[in-house]
Amino acid sequence: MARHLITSAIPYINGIKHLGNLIGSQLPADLFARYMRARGHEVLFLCATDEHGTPAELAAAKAGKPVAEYCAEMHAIQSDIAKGFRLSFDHFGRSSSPQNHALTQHFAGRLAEAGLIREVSEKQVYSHADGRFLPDRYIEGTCPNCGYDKARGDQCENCTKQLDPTDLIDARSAISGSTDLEVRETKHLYLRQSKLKDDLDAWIDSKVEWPVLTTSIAKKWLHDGDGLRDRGITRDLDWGIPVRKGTEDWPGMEGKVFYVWFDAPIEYIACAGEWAEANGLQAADWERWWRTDKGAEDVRYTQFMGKDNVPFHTLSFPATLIGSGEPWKMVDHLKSFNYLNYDGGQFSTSQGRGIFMDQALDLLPADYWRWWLLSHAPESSDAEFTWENFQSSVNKDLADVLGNFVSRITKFCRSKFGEAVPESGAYSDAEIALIGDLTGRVRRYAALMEAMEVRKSAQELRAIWASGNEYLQTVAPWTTFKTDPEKAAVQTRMGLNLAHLYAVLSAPFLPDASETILSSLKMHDSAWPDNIADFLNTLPPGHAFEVPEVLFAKITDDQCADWQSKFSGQRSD
RNA sequence: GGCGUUAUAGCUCAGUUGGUUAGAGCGAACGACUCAUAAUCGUUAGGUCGGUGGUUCAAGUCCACCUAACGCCA
Repeated sequence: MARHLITSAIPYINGIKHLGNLIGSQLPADLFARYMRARGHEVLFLCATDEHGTPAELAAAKAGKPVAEYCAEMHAIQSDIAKGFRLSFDHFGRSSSPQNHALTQHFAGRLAEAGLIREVSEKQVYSHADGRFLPDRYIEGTCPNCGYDKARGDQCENCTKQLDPTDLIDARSAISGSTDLEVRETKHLYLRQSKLKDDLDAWIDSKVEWPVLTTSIAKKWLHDGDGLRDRGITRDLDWGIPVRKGTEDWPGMEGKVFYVWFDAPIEYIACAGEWAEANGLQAADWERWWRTDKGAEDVRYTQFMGKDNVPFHTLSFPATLIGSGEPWKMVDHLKSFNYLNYDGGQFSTSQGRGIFMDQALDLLPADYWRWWLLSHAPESSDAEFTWENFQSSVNKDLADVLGNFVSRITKFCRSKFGEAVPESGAYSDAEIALIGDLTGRVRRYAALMEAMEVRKSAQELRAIWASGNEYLQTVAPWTTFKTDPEKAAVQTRMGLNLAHLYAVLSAPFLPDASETILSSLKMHDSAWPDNIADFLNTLPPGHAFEVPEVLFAKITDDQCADWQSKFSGQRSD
């Protein structure tokens, strides 16, 4: 038995996430976690909300709520939706937790002691009307290059020129519109990542099994231009983790907080602390997952994320851990995903374009979405969601191939033998061949799941479902029954056992359908089929079962057309 | 502008370290079956592997250049 620490990139707090976010990290992470648990491994699967920063403050202001209250509500909402999608987090934490406050301040203190923090004085724009410093992208004005009047402080969206906020003509606050701005001197802390460049380089070189997408992004940042640059880790904001050096004050840093990118990944660790507290466990119980001096030496740590998050996970966060000089568990495997597009464009949270997680669950049960998203995961390149593709994939794979298989075999048995597994005799060549075929396929499926080859796993699983239909079609128990009922009984018993096999194999992808099949077969706690021949004998003659309800209703053309038009524009609520 | 990723049947994608007639699912045509959610199973059709040039006995697979899409540039 191995120990698997699994984390999904933590979703930002300012709203409900869309399906592109879901397939980019949480869903594949859940697939892997469920598979590893099914194989009997010890798993700690963590996720959380990323709550700090200006966008959270603005979203709260827009909702007319104090930011802490807003975050608490949104966390509860995201948590409920995650449950709706059957995301099996051991804990869904919050980056604003006391644990993360303490840990973030601890890391900053350690980094300072190691000489990896430097103070930098810089000029930032302060808005009197808003009573705050404004991040570059919250300053608007006229572009000095092209004259576009809604250029942002970091870049002009019209001519793509990179800008400095002070370049803008008639600069104003994007929050209040006020032009009462002032450039003020302010002091910030920078993480001296550049000093750790060689360590990071060597560490990444050792990760030969990482996807190209991951290493190429990391290498680019390490070697581009002057190499890895230092990054500011503090901001002039109210909402965040106060800057402290461990448990002590940090002179000159009063009223400042850590920058969200610094504290967010630390939440991966803090979340384990939250998990321990929520379950009445001790510090040692979470430290054995995260400290290699306290039991985490044999942990295999896998992270899941979209490609936009790769730099933080391959460079900044590792720099924090290495720089601390403490024996923290570093990531072993990092699985990154491309983007999922929506019907010819991008999913967009800010523009409300695409399908959001809550809306998806209003339309169809989680399994439908899980199946389509996972079987079309954007692994090698960006992928695209279209309603036509969704409808045909789901109807064919789930309703016709899997759902109908369970339906046809259980109903056939009921009509000929009653609702119990029939007494039966010896296997013939067809059963022997099927067992041989499935043994190979299940072994391949397991290897693909182990390797986090999401699409290929889905393909193999589908082929396993199809082989059941193939078998029934070939042996045709409905024909055999007329001349040789005993032989038909063997075939029917095999069919029912196949349904059981499919329930177990499909559980990581389709937890609800799997449960429905298992309960209709009156089977519980079924272990992974290490030996196919044995497993297909699990349902003994005489074992009672029930015919389940239709597992997957088909999506009709009308529904599809209706949803397509409903989701063609922007989200209205 | 720099860098990166992608470009394979109508559609969605596989194609290991270059090696026999380039694969799968969907869709299409035809056939079989009738237990089943008009489901299933089988057969067939369909590709000068983005373009040009090069290395090699041999290239979808390596190299150069070009084109297009997408992304990143802190």
